[in-house]
Amino acid sequence: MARKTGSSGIETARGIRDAALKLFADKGFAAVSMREIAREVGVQVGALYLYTPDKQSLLADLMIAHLEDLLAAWQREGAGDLPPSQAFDAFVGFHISYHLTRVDEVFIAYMELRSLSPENFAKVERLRRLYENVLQDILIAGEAEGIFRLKDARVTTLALIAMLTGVNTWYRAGGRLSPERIEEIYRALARDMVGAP
Amino acid sequence: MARKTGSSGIETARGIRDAALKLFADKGFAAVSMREIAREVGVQVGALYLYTPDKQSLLADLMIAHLEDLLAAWQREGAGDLPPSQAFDAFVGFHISYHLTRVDEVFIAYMELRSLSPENFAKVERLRRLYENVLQDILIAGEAEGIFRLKDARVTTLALIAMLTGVNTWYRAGGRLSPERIEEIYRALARDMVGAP
DNA sequence: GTCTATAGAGCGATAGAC
DNA sequence: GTCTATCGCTCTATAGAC
Repeated sequence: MARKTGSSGIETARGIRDAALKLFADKGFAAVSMREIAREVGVQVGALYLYTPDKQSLLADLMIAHLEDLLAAWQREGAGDLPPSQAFDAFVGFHISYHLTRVDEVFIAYMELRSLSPENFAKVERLRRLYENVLQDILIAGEAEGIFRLKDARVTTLALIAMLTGVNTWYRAGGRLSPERIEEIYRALARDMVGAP
Repeated sequence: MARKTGSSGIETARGIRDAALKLFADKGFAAVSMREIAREVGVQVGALYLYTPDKQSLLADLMIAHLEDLLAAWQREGAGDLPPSQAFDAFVGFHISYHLTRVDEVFIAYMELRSLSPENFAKVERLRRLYENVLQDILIAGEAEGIFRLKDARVTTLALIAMLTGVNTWYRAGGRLSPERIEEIYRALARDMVGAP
């Protein structure tokens, strides 16, 4: 690394994003210094401030981009208009495979909420709520059609998401179970929880 | 506060523990300074080092004490020798009510693993594994008796614990649901997941 | 048992040269 | 677009007085 003048700003911007993501996930936002991020990128610390007004915005941008990508990816899946039973299966599979391929983003989005300013916290919470409602709407539609039996739609939604996201705490590539097998097990557990036949 | 000579060391030790617990849970380990803890306790920063060799041990002691208390509380419950179906219900109720009354401890024990030294991390992981195995043994015993139908004992254990612990992220005292009602809903969800009749 | 004072280091952010 | 230099501040941990 160690570029001088003439470097591409876009490249540096991406490098900063990647370095911040990795370091924040590894050590936590408060434990990472701007100097450390700069070293990882291969620039001096002053250069970081061409790309972010401050350290906290760097974190907020990562979290907001992650949640927006998550919502956009679900839209692209195009499963929102399927019958509830199929939409439910699609959601479970989507959630697990998306989360298993974005481990650092997911980790940060759950762990660093308290490091955000109130404004950024509100933005992140709004996006998270939108995502929760994707699942909740599927559950309610399925209940209305009589194919799901729910105790409480909101609690079941949160219970499902907590269960599914929990995979990230123990999954390691090359472990006993393949991602496909894991998806299969969690899909069965999830269907049991909503009383799907 | 602001004691001088003649104070009780036991009182101060407890004050430090409580202050560290609260501040670490609120702001995260790395974001809390020893000065801040001292201020909360009502002593000068130098006094803290009479009670802990360093900041990191303060954290490790909190986490290890929490997990040891959790295991001891389950032992006191005396449900380990019940038939699997009853032991399972007892575990679910125990887990939720214990976790809902120790919000800060639980939060720290999940969030600050990366702030531990390798030795302390290993201790904490060992205790956590012991606790997971309490549930896993119940599941396996129930499957052997033919009252549970499991896809995978280990995955189901981790899925259950993630689901149950997830309550801590949304429960607020005085909310829509009482702790008793929440326990009831989660018990039903949990029984569905293991195929209990 | 607690205080004051301090060492030695690192922090976020900015100014100005190139 | 990046660098160097620096301001003003905070940090953990320790030494020595009381």
